[in-house]
Amino acid sequence: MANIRDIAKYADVSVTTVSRVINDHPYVSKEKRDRVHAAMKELGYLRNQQALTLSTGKTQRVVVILPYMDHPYYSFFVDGIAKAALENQYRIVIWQTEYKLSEEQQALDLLKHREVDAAIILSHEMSFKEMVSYRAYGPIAVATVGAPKGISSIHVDHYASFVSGIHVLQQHGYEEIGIILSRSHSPSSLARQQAYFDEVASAREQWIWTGYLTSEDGIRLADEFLSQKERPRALFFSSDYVALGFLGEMQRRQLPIPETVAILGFDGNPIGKAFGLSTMLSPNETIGRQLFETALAEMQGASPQTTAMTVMYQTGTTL
Amino acid sequence: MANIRDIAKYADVSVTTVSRVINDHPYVSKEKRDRVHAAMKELGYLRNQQALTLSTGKTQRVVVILPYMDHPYYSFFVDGIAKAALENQYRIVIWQTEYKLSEEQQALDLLKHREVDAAIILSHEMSFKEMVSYRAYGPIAVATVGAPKGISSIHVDHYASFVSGIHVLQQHGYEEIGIILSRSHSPSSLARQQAYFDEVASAREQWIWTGYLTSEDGIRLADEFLSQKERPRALFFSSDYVALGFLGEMQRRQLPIPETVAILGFDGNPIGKAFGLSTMLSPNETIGRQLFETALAEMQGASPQTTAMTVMYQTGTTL
DNA sequence: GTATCTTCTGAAACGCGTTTCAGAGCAAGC
DNA sequence: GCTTGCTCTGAAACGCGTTTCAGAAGATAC
Repeated sequence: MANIRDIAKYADVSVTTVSRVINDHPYVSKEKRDRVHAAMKELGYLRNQQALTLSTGKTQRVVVILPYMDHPYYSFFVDGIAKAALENQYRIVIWQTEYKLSEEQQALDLLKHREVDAAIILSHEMSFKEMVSYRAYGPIAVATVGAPKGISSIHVDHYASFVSGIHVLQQHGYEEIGIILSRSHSPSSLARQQAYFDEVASAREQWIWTGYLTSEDGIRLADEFLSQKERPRALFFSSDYVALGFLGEMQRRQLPIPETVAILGFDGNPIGKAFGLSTMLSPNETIGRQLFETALAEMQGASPQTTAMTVMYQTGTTL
Repeated sequence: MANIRDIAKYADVSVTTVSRVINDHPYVSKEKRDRVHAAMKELGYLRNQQALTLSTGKTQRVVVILPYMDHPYYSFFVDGIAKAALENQYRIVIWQTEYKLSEEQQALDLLKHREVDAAIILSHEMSFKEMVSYRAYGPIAVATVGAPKGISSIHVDHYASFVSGIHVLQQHGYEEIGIILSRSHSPSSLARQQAYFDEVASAREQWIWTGYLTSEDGIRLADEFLSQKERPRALFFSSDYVALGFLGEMQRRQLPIPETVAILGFDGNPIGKAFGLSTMLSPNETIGRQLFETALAEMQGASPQTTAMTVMYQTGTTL
C-alpha cells in the first residue's frame, strides 16, 4: 500500500508537497499538484488514518458509555449522538457497562490513552468525584443530573418532570398515586421520589416500587401491585417499557385500564402509541445531539455547560 | 505527558528496554525492570494507543454497520457483538446508514483507511458485488443471506424460518395467510415470499404487504388490512414491532385477536411477551456474538464461513 | 579449552502524515 | 534601486511505540 513517500518519489516532489496537495494547501503550483494527483491515482493511494491521528493528536472519535445496548431507552440518545457525530466527521465508539464500575473505568481509560477525544456518558454508577479525575484527559458530557463544574450535562430535569407528570395525573382526578422507579439510589430516582413526596398528599413509602427496568419487570409488577391491600389509583412509571409490560399483563388478566389503575409512562417510545399509553415525552434524541455538540464545543475550547430539558405530556387512553 | 523516551531517560535504560518491560518480554533483568516500573509510576506514564496502532497496524476496532440505531431489532445483535468484542479487547465503532449507499461506502472506507480491522454489517443496501471490493482491506461479516465467497455470513435462514412459521400457523388451523414484509426487494423479503408461495396454497399477491418496518407502520396496517374485501385469517409478520403496532391498534378498535385475525410475530422481542404475542424467536444476540467471533477468526487467518440459524416458535395468545 | 547457547542490552529503523523553518524566485511599493 | 511581501518548495523534525539486528556477557556442552 502506497504511502505519502511513495507518491512523492513517483511524482518527483517532496513529501511536504504531497501533504499540501492532500490538505488543499494553496501554495502548490498547478503543475506539481496535477503530478501528485496523477501519482495518487496511479498508485492507489489511501491515507492512513492512524498516522494522521498520531500526528495530529486528534482521533475524531468519541466514546459513548451506556449500561445496556439492548434497552430501547438508550437507543434514542445514541441515535441523536450518532447523527450529530456523523455530520461532524466524528465516529462513535460504544461501550456497554451494565453499570459495572470497572467497565466505566475502562471506558474512560480510552480518554487517558488517547483512543478517543471525548466521552459521553448516558448513565453511570461512578461518582462524579471519580469522573472528574478523568476530565484532564478530555471533555466529558453526561445525561444525568448533578454534574459538578468541569463536566457538561444535558439532562431531563427529573424533579420538574415528575412534578408536571403528577400534576397531569391530578388534573385527571387521581390523588392516590404510586411511582415505579429503576435503580433506587440513582440521582434521578431520588429526584423523582422528592417530587413525589412534595406533590402527592397521600404519598407513602409502600407506593414506591424500585428495581423496575425492563418490560419483564413491568409484568412482574402486576402481582406486586395487586397483592397490596391499599392500592393507589394511578401509577406513574419512569419508563415506558415497564409501563407497557404492566399494561399488557393487566390486559391479559382482563383488568380494565384506567379503571383498575391509571397508567402514566415516561419516555415517549413510539411503541407506546400502539397501546394508547399516556406518557411524558422526553426529548432523548435531542439530548443526544446536544451531548455531542457540547462535547465538540469543549474540544474546540468552549466551557462545559449544563442544560436541563423538560418533558411534555402525550395523551393516551390509560388515564 | 510522559512518553516511552522520557521513561527511558529517567530510568537510565534504552527505549527498547522500556518497551520490553511494557510488553512483558522475559529478557530484562529484574533490576532494570524495577527501575522502569518506578519511572512509569513516577512520571505517570500512559501508553499512547495511537502510536501503538500505527506501529502494529492493528486498531483493535471493528465497525458495525446498521441502518437504524433506534430500531430495537438491531439492539440485540449489537448487544451480542459488544459483549464478544469487549471480551477480546476490541472496541466497536457504530455507523448508522439509514440504508443510504453513500453511508455504507463511507463506513467501509474505514476499513480502507485502516481505522478499523474488520466490518460487521447487519443490513445493507449495497450489492455483494460492491461489498467484495472492500474485502481486500479486511474481513467482512454480514447478518444477511446470499453472501459470496470471501464474505462471512451468520444469518437467519429466512426461507426455512418462514416455512416453519407457516407450518405453525397451519397446525393451528389457519390456511388463509397473509405476510407483512419490510423492504420489498431485500433478499430476506424475497426468501420469505418464496416460502409463502411454496407453502401456502391460498397465497395471493394482495396478501403480501410490504414496506412495514416500525410499530407505527403496524398501526397504519390496520386500515389497509380492514379495507380489503377478502382477508386472510392469519398474518405472519417479519418483525415483532410491526406486529405489536398492529395488535395494539386492533385492541384499540376492540377487534378481538385471534378471532378477527391471528397474529404471528418474528424476533422474540421481550416486549412481545407482555402482550402475549406469539412469535418466532430469533437468536439475534447469538448471531451478533458469532459475527464478531468469525470476524476475529478471519483476522487471525481463518477462512470466511457461512452459518445459517433457525428460529423457534414461542407460544403466545395471538394464534 | 573451545564451541554453542542463552540472557540481556541498546542503536537505529520503521509505521506514515503533519508542521516548522529556511530559502529561492519574483512582483509590487515608494 | 532597494525594501517588503507573496508564492512556492523541500529537508528535517515530530508524534510514539515496536521490531530488527548486532553485540556483549555469562553459562553449558563435549
